[in-house]
Amino acid sequence: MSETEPRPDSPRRARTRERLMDAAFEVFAEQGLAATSVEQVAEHAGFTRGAFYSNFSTKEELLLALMTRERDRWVASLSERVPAVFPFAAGPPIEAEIGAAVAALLAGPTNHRHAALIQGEFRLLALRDPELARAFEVHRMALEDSLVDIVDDAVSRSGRRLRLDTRSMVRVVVALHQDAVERSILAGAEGDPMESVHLELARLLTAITELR
Amino acid sequence: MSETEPRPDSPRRARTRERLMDAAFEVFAEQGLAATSVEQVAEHAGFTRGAFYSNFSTKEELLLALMTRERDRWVASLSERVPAVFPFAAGPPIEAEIGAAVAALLAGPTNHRHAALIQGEFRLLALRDPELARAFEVHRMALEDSLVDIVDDAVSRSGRRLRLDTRSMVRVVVALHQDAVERSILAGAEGDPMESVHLELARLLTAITELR
DNA sequence: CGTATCCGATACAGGAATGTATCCGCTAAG
DNA sequence: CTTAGCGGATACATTCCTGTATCGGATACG
Repeated sequence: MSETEPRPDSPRRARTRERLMDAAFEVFAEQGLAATSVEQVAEHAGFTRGAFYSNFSTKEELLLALMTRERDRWVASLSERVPAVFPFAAGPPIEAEIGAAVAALLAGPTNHRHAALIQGEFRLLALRDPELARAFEVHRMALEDSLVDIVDDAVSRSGRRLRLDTRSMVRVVVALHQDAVERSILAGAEGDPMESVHLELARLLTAITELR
Repeated sequence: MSETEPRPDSPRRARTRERLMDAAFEVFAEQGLAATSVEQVAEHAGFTRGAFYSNFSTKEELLLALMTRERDRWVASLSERVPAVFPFAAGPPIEAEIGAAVAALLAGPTNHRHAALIQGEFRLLALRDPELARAFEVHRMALEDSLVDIVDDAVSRSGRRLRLDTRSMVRVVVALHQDAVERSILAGAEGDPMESVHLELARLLTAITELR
């Protein structure tokens, strides 16, 4: 019964952690994890380093908390939007429909640029640290499972079949989506960069996914 | 006619640069660019910081030189191996053949883990710095163009057609390959991790690429 | 073999980030 | 309203890294 850290979870504490995560989301995305000092995060949140060290022990711990929060929001958002995005009945099949729908789902509510950068940061860290690799897998799996359910549901409602098992399908879509987003950032897209991304992605998916 | 840096390219100098790049390849891959000090790179190469500052002005400059070198080796290796990897005549089509061949080409001669990590490091940097973004694009394009030529050649020899334009096809393959390699690293694969990667990739490609 | 030159080693100063220890003021509970 | 204690600010010592300036020795060439 030896609790290592019996820190009470006061409402004040929760608010501070929240603000620190908000700050980390921005600063980590803009400068990168390693290039960001603890002080910069705290300052951006309107605190000093004292607040940080009172709530987290390392930058990585903060990043992990942040990723968990984002994932939960993300999956929740997905679950909500599913019905609206898959309106097609069991009627006639339009190949692009599923492509566009999945792309719309993946688009999500968050800042794409920041999300992509932080995701990349997290992945790179996980590729080196087995500890974080496990956390990253949990993260990825939670998303993947949700998507598999969604796609399975939509496909079965359409009364047709994918040419690939659903999980592989989802992995392909996620990988291509990620690549497309990064490509658009690298191209220095202004305005709403996601528009062209989704056009391109839908085109690829139409060719690739073709229902049977 | 004002040369900014008329540094003579002595043989000794070239050797030192080479050793520094070798060291950077390892240390950057293991610790990440930002987490690595100039001293660590120099030391790992058997030098002190003096040698580094005599040859490069920033870590980024070293990384860029490194990536250029790796790309050149990479493309050269590809060009050499093409004939051996595409032995199939205009005869009967085996769908998996092109998938396995492309996978073998992408595998290349280098350390996969390190290559993937450094590539990720470079990409992440490019996503933030427009300067590096351009360099990254050059890098990516050089590889992509080579692959397009290779695939075009192989497909035309087979007397069939891809269900996707070649460039999109290549992008899909590269993106999926990258994803597969990262996935295998994250899974903590021991031994030869590329074996399972290529099996999985070939399976996906078989389903996706199907010649017409 | 001798030598001028180039290149990497060494020394130094400055700056910045980290983690801890301590303190005070705010907050939430009664 | 009062108070106990939590949470964030402040101060400090330490460590590490950077960039430059200078020097001595190896190297390539005649």
